[in-house]
Amino acid sequence: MTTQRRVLIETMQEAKEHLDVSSLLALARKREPGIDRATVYRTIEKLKKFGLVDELDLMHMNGEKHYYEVKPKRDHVHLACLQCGQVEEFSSPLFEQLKREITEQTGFEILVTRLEVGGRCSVCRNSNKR
Amino acid sequence: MTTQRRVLIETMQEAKEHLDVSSLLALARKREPGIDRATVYRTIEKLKKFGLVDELDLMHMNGEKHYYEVKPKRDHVHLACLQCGQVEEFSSPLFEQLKREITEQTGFEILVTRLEVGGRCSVCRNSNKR
DNA sequence: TGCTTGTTGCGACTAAGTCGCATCTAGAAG
DNA sequence: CTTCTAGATGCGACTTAGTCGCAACAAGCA
Ligand SMILES: [Zn+2]
Ligand SMILES: [Zn+2]
Ligand SMILES: [Zn+2]
Ligand SMILES: [Zn+2]
Repeated sequence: MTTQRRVLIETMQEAKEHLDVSSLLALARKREPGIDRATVYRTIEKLKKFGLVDELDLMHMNGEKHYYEVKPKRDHVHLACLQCGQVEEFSSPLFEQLKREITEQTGFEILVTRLEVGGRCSVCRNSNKR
Repeated sequence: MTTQRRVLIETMQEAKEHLDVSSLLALARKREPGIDRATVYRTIEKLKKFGLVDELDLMHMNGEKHYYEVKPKRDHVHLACLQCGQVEEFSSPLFEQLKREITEQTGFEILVTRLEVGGRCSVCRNSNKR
């Protein structure tokens, strides 16, 4: 456990939104100025392997970046509004049930999941009908 | 509808596996040799917008590529084995039910979904126990 | 307090994806 | 069938995301 890793994890935990690598780097540098881009990539890689962070695309609404969040106790769906860019989270027992079904029916041992949805949020649907 | 687009769509339809941009380009060039990388990107972009193809990460098992497939009638889950690299597909009424629940409870209008799972397939689980 | 192993920073690199522009073509209109 | 035009393509240069080898460094154990 190094200073850099601690800082990166804390930064992700305290962020209210999902961070891409460059935002994460920028935020982390406020605490630990010398920290390097390569370290961020390497750390994320490790954290993913250990199942401590999840990776997201958020439907690539802003270019090809990937986004990261510390893995929540309960997996949640990410709902990305393609119109306003807002990202909502939603969790449901149905999702847990679906995962159980997958394992039962296919014998596949699930280690990570990633459920992302793109569309229009209720706000955008109401503001401009159709 | 141009020749290039037709060729790209046909190539994706006939492919048995999920293709990344460079494999798609290579295959498409067997039919239409002059076809350009930029055209592939631009076409995929359009097809995604029209809801004709889905984009996948397949857990980034082989670098940062993205993979594409023509959108199936029924959405399916992609199960990517992190050990052998095999990709299984699985569809379930539970998934449809979950999507309905999302729309009902959040008012979010779903246009695309992407459910990917990483783990160990039954074959790998049986061959090397633990 | 020193030792060892794994981590970091750096810089150069590869690969993925984008863009402007001149040329070309699908397909509509005459 | 010919002409016209909007939109698509090819090209090449470019940007951005992610990787890697290596020397210097630090965590944490003896
Ligand atoms: Zn919205
Ligand atoms: Zn989230
Ligand atoms: Zn991705
Ligand atoms: Zn496997």
